[in-house]
Amino acid sequence: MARKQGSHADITGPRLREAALRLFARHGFAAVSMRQIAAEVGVQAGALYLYTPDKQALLFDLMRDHLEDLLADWAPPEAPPLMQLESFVRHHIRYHLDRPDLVFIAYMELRNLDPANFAVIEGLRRDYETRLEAILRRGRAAGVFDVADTKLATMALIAMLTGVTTWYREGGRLDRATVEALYWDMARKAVAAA
Amino acid sequence: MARKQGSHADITGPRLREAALRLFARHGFAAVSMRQIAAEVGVQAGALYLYTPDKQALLFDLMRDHLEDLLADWAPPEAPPLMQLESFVRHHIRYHLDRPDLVFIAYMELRNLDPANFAVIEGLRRDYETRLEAILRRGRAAGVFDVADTKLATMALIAMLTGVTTWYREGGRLDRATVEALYWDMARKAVAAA
DNA sequence: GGTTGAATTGAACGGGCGTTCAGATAATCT
DNA sequence: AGATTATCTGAACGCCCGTTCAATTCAACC
Repeated sequence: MARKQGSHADITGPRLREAALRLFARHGFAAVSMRQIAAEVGVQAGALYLYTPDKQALLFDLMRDHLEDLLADWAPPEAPPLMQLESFVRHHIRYHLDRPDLVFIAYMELRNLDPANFAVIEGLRRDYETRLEAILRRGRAAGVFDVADTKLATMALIAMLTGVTTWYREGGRLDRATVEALYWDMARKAVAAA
Repeated sequence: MARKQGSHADITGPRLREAALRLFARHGFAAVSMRQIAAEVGVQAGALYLYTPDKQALLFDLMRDHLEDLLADWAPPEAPPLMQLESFVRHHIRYHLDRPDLVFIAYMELRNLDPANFAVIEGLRRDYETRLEAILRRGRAAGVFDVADTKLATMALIAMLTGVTTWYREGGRLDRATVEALYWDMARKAVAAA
């Protein structure tokens, strides 16, 4: 009939986010109900609304925090373009392998965002892509990269790298360091001048 | 109260598939209702069940037909590995640019498939990936490709190529032939021996 | 130990869901 | 023209949805 023993806001809040993340990633935003999330948290559905204004905000906050973290976690080193690219690629692989669920949601649930929320997320994503494109442009100007179109190359590289989350499984045939090295090898060759 | 003038099964059937395809691609399988699809077709929801056993079959048939078409539409030419790879890459880009909605669904709605249906689709996808991997293996054996791990390279290439559907828009800055050529250029360099 | 306030329940709201089916209609066949 | 059949409607089934809110319980403070 009311509050259970030992339950507190600073526990339920994070648990809500974790449950929403896991369930959204597993079944998709539209296929997950607030009641399912509540059950995972160990609470009735109504209680969730003490921690989020609505289901949409739950999704948006996860995506925004993820992309802001991604942007905050890496800045191009002061170095030649090839080293900047290596830094970007290796960080991208590491970061994405560490957060498969968040990455999955951020790429799959864009169409479930309200238009206003979509614009925000889209902007953050573009910021990230722009960073890679800037590296490619500098490198091309310096003659170390051979890319006919930096925008296309940016999209191609990011798609290739992000794809690692679709097949990599912890404890599989290849370890993280190897995966990181092999992706860097392919990325480097794909854009390097002959 | 009943059948409208000029309506026939051989019209409604295809229209149902087209409507489902468009709506699933736009809003996601879980977010689209049978009533929405029926409205798009211009029919009441109940009538849809003359053409599909249920909503799940609608999704599965779209995905299976797409992947079977993809597999039927291309076979490796009898040629050196490098030419086989070029054929694969160019076909992949062309095929995917021609069917953005089907490609989108086939990659995004996997988790909405029943386990049995998922296994079928997964198998077809693996068949397709295996074709690319076979090319890479032959090329590596012949010394024309430098890939440390053919499975990883397969996944990386397919992810890079399929990603074209996320940004390419008809009538945009680059035409199809250019896009195809640039992706082939990057793919070739990514796996080519030095 | 009584009061206060944060945390949660449980029921309810209106509405939409996938699916079924008896009945109505229009095209086709005899 | 009459019978048959394919096609579709409209209503209904039971169920679940996101969200709200009064009532309740528990922990913390005086």
